Amino acid sequence: MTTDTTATSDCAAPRRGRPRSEAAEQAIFAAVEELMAGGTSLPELTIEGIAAAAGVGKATIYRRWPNKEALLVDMVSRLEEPLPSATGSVRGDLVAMIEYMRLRGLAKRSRWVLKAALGQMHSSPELHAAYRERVIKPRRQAARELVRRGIEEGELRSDLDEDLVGDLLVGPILARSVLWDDSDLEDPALAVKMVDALLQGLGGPAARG
Amino acid sequence: MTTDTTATSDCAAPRRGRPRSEAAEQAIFAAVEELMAGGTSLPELTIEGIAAAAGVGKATIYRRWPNKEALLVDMVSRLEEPLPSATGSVRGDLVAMIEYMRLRGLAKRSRWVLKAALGQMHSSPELHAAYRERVIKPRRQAARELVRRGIEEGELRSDLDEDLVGDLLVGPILARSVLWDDSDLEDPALAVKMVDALLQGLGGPAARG
Amino acid sequence: MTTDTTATSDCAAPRRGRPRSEAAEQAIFAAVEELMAGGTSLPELTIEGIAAAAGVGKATIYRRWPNKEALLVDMVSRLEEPLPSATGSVRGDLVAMIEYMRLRGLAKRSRWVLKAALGQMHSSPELHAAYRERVIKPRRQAARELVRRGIEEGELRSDLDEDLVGDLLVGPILARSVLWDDSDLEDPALAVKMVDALLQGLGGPAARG
Amino acid sequence: MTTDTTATSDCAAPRRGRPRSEAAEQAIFAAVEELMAGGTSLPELTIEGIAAAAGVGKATIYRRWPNKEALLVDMVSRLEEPLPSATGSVRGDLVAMIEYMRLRGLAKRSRWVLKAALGQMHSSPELHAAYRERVIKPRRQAARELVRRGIEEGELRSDLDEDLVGDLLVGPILARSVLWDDSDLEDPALAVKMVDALLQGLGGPAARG
DNA sequence: TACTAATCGAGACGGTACGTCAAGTCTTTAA
DNA sequence: TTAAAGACTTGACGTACCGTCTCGATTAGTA
Repeated sequence: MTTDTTATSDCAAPRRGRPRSEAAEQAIFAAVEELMAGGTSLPELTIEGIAAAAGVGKATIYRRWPNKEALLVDMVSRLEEPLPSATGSVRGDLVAMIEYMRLRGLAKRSRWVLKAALGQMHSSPELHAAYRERVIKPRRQAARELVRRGIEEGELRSDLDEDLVGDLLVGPILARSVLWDDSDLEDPALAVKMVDALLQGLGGPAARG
Repeated sequence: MTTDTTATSDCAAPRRGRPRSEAAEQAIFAAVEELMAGGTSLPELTIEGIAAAAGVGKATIYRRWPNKEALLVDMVSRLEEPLPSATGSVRGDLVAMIEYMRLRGLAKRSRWVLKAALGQMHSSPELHAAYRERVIKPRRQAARELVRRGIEEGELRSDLDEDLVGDLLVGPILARSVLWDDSDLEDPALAVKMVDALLQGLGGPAARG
Repeated sequence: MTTDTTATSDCAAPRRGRPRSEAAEQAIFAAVEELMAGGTSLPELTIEGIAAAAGVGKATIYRRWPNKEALLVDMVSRLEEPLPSATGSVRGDLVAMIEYMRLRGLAKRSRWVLKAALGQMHSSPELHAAYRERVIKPRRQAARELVRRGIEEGELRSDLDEDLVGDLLVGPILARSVLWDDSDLEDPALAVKMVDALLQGLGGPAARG
Repeated sequence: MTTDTTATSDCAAPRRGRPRSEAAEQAIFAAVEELMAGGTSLPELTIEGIAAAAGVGKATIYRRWPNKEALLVDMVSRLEEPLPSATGSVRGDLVAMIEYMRLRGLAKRSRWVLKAALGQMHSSPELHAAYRERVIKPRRQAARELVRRGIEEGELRSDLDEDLVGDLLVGPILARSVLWDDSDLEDPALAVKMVDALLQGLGGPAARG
């Protein structure tokens, strides 16, 4: 999302003029964090306020991001650590993934920026796309690969669409963390319960015949 | 959400002065629909623009709703038809509920207003609450009752938390309709596939062994 | 210069909406006076500063004048009292006119606004024209009529172009009051000296011979 | 006005480092001329624009002049050729001086820079002073000396203040060239008419008794 | 031949003001 | 009393310049 042309590290052309200040960039990120932590709601979060809090000129912000939303999406994608994965059994990995999402949903720091980007992402198509490309897609991709491994190893049914299975696993925790209430995430055993329920099926005696 | 004092029809005191124009109210709703249909993004949708499009004074809007978000939430709750339910088997009802959500997610008319309210709902706590009270809660309630019935009739497992089962059923379709892409909703058999997969479980031979 | 549509008092159509606040207008004028009196130079005189000093929104200023220059030209034309004239002899009237200009040039209140408009008037052709139409032309017109009367009554030579004579009379005092220094205007007898020197001619014995 | 420390040619200390580029200086002057010729109004004439048009860094301009006004005043004083003078009779010299001013007022190249400096000179006292010192004073000085010579040679009256006489001669042409319209300068015989009218006096038969 | 130092172009920096837009409120006349 | 209209104060928007400050690269004189 960054407009910074130096981002492409393999840039051969010698950059001219004064280089962008890394300090300014960090100050901006820090100011956003601080403001949001201080109870500023999203529409109240203005470029002018960010600039003032960061001790930075407005132009310094606009030079990097075209608008508030782009800044937020950029922050989202920066705070994405790689998903934890690839250790024990497929079931264990699924639990780990969902537990990771649960904790992310609980963490104040990532909560607002996640919801922010989600809420504002409908403003412009390109931001919507960016958000999906940066945040949504990697998660679904990771889930899908996990599902594929599960099918290969016989831990998951092979007669279902991989994408569908992925969404059945990831959808509920996402709904709870983004759409619904924080209190729905507090059970530490939630991930285990979810995965196990999904693996074993919800059907009762009548359905199981 | 409406501030309209005439809404309480059992108002004994004879209202004095010029009565509120029902035409104005309809014009406002129509203007919002029209503007959103015309490609206006949500931040671009201004009270001023709505008033102009509706041929109405701004005060006429503010007299009814305190702000833009309240107007939108009001529109959301007005377009909510009762969930279809209570006919055949529990499995059939679950499929019907999810199918209903799928079609709602596909319908252009409800899409934007749903996403709108979702996106803006983080602005103020009271709107957040209103949206949850009006839209989220009834759905989860309906799902929970369906689950309870399923458990009673033996179609669903009885050893699981009702809320958890509800979210496992509703989460995936919500994620697909709100968070992800429209293209993920196009399969007409989606609801059946989802419900059946959930009922039978995702576990393969290794898990089932 | 005023954009105010109510300015044309013979407007038959009944004006709708809230009328412009006369108080706001006066506050703006007062603020400009005060700021300039307080040593604010012309480029330092900003719309933002005026609005703040007047306790008025910027839009309230822009609703009336398109820019700072138009506001100033409007102020110029408003502080123009009618030129004093038409009493005693033509010589007496000429002295009165020049004395009037001398005092105007000395008066702090009119000095800055005169110079301001003069200096900025080259920005845009239309303001230039407005300034000429409102300020310059009436003065030259008054001078020309005085000259015509002088010619009729035999107090001025009849073989010269009226405009030329007018400029010979008015030019020096204008140059002193606008282009040059304030100290050049301090002699109370200046007007008499100027008029008499001009009437009698500058030529010495050699020229007169 | 130039800040250039190399300007003082008698500088003993051997300058070190790369010397200032004469080419850059010329490019700046040329860019200003070109921009003004291209219809750029004075407030539109920015340092940034000049630098871009000249293909020069902003600092290269600021290294030479502290601000836009200083640059303009410097340009004014550079385009000042010595006043033509000191030949024939005093009357002839007066005509020559006024004719010179008339042509200067008509010349496009000097017009804008003259008006520019005039208009902006009220910004800061020091620039005002500089303009007066560089442009106004030499003219008045030249006029005054001409007047003194005229008095000595008997061509001008000896009973009048020299400064007053100077201003009576110079004021009208200045007013026409700076304050008023270009069309007032078009008569080729203007200088002769002015000087003769002033020398002979404007008084008619009644005044002349 | 290297070193030193001021210059060059470019462009980012923290600011200020611009002129626009919308927010939510208030004040008109008309129904 | 409500309606439409439109002015009110407030404040953020995104842009343009201000005058200052790095950058890497020149371009002299000095060593």
